[in-house]
Amino acid sequence: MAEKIIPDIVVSRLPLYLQALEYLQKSGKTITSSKELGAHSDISAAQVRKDLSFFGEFGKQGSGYDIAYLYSEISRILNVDHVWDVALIGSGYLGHAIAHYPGFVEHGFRIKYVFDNNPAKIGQELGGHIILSSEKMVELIKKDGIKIAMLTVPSRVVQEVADQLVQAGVKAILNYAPVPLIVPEGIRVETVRPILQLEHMTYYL
Amino acid sequence: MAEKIIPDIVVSRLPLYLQALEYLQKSGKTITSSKELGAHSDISAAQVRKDLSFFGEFGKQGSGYDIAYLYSEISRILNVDHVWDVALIGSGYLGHAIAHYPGFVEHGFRIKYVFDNNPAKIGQELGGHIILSSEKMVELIKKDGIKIAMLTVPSRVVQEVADQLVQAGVKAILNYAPVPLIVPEGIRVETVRPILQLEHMTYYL
DNA sequence: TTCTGTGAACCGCTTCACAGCG
DNA sequence: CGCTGTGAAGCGGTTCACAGAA
Repeated sequence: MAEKIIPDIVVSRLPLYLQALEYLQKSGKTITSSKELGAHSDISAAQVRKDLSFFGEFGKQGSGYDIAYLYSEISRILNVDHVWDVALIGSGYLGHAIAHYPGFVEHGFRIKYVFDNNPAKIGQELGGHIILSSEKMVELIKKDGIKIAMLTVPSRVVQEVADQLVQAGVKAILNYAPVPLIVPEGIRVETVRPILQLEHMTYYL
Repeated sequence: MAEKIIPDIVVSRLPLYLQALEYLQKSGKTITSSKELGAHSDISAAQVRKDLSFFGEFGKQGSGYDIAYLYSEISRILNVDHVWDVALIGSGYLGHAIAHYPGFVEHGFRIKYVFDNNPAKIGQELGGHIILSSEKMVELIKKDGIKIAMLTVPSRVVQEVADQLVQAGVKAILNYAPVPLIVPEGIRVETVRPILQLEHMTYYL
């Protein structure tokens, strides 16, 4: 438990390794190398080894890394070796897409509740869930100790909803609205920004 | 046109400035500073000034930056000072969300075609578009010279579709499937990875 | 005075290169 | 011999600090 401080940039690459390992495992491999792992995540072999060495010695000199073992180790490091309950707020088109996408639950993120503030939607079914009123949001999230929320509400109400989520005890917010959120110290926010990704690419066109 | 090579990391911050400027403009401001701009994009003031100085001298010493002017300059640099036609491939839940989201067209990305390979979907209407057969994809993209595509097809066919897009002349792909794409030199790919963003946050929980 | 633009200093990440182990 | 783990070197991005213009 003697956790040295790991550079955030290193942490941000671990999910990439996880994804590459998943792919390698599906292709029937059981052993890989830093070179191969790097090739599948667009990272240099030296970088892969250096990153992993922050957390321990997972490889075997001469042979490489056991894929299943390394996968389980990185999962443990990232805290994704168990299922997280997640609250989805906003049941528009994007909320629908998220609720029906199997990838989240396959990676350990299970939607527990879906909330919306539109009375016309409350009570409707969405991906196996009954859409609940936002008024019950804080109470239910508190009751279940939910720590992660996905936000697909309109930009103008995102901050307000985020404030409520923080109050309810949520510690990590995946924000799909194109606005920066202001949250207290200790709360993590990641924003999904496809438009920024497009604008990044158009520079080179 | 004497383009010095700009670090990609600098380019990747320009969309953030654009977003911050948009916000500042909406709040009624006409002038800003590197400090304020940085505060709204979570970047240091020195970094903002350094980044902008790669492209020219947009500010006025003593007063700051004219928001409308800087916005137009960055738009020009990023090639988003005009509308791009975009092809959307895949009309599942995510395709629906994208087709109905107004943010893309507001930022200059107009969906021109929607393609799907599911016969049951072809001919149906989606966000003002008739869903077309994938068989017509290459032909139509070539005809219109479309350079940007958004991909919301299942992982197992992404690479195949991407290959066709490249063949059709597409130069930038926004990929929503959680798999790395292999494309020729000169083709840009950005992948939207919400699961990786979640896994990044769980590390700190 | 304020705030930009920028060389220089600094810092941290990446790469190198090799000892060491299987 | 192959490949990891890692100190050291190298490099590039960030921050500093200040000259200069409004």
